[in-house]
Amino acid sequence: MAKKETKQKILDAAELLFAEQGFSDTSLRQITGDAGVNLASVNYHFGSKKDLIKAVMDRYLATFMPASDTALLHLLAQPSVTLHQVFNCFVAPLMQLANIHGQGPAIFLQLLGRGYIDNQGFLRWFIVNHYGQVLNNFTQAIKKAAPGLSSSDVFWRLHFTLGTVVFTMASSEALRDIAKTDFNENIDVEGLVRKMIPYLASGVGAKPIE
Amino acid sequence: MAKKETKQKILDAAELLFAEQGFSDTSLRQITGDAGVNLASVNYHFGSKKDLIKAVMDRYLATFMPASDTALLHLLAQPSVTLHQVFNCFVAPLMQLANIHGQGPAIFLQLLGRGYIDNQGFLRWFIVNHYGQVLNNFTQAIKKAAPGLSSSDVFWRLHFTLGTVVFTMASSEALRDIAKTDFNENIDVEGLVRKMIPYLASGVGAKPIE
DNA sequence: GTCTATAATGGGATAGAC
DNA sequence: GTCTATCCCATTATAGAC
Repeated sequence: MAKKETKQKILDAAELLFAEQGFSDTSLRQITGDAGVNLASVNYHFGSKKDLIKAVMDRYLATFMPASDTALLHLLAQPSVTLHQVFNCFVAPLMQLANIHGQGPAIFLQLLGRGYIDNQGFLRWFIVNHYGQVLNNFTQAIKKAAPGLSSSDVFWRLHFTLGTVVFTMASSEALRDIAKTDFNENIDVEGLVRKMIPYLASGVGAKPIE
Repeated sequence: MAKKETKQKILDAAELLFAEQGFSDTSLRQITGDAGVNLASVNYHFGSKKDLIKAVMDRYLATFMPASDTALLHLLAQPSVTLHQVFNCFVAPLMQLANIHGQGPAIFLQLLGRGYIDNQGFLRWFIVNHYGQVLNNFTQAIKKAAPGLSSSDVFWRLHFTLGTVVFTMASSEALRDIAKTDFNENIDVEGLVRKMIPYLASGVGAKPIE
């Protein structure tokens, strides 16, 4: 029982620090210090720092990916589809991550961005190998909503979209602070995600260069 | 004379490693090893690792920013403006960075993304304080091209755009490899930038949620 | 300006008592 | 399962001979 508690405390502290500072800039001493547990417990429970990173990521991926996949499959069964509907498939699964942690949605997207950029792409490998089918369904849905796009266009625009989302979320705290100061605008993560959707849908649906 | 050579060799080696691996994951030993110079020379010439990072960034910013500003000011003097024109202001200044290094355009954007995400925002501070006027003119141009957008919308969409660009460039090598394998598509950095512009222009110009 | 050698620090991981 | 103590390694930075 104390075992489970310690594991949870480590995961909770680690995800916050990883999201804020990145993986390399976060030490096990910081994590265990914040979590109030012993330094050696990370290696006891997770084996290594790298395995801890994977565990932190998978806690989110394991709930986010299946939920998104269900929504995408449901949408693909419809006779016609819009890009807004495609992107909306991810909103509820994302918001549902608040059950894992109050700031779960923001943390997850930050971690996703870190993992994609930081390391030698080991996270990209992990996602493609474990959740590749979700990406396929996402691509299918985009093609159905925007039949004029070539496969190559869809590929590129998916990555443009990923960039928009993860980069914005990685700096979301600072950006929301600025928005509050400069525009007197209080916006939460869900509001920010909804603000992105028209941008993403319009970008993905743009007429490509010939 | 040997002084200048060493400084250059360090900068050339450092920017490649920083762009590929990030700042924290690149050691001075790697840099001096690749550059073929002595370990201690970094501190002699630059003072510290942090100052080296700033020097690497500023070599690019010092040519990119004024050139972009000139193009933006020229555009702002026109009677009417489109979003495509606004984004095109950055293409020539970006491509011109090939004079600094063959892969200069890609390296610069990768560094920009790293600096924006990696550290405690010191790069954001640096850019805003040294090149804030360019950002202002960029904002002005967007507002002129898309008068329906509120200041807040412009603010957010600028950051969405920045995210798209730097994230794509940070993973551009891997993505271009995939495009070659899966779609038999040979694309260089300039081609990729031009592929992004319709996406960005359409995203920025999208009708915002009310 | 350049080099060797080394200081000073902080990192991940582990052995072994409890 | 947990803790202390420690090992071993890599890092940045610097002192001092050349």
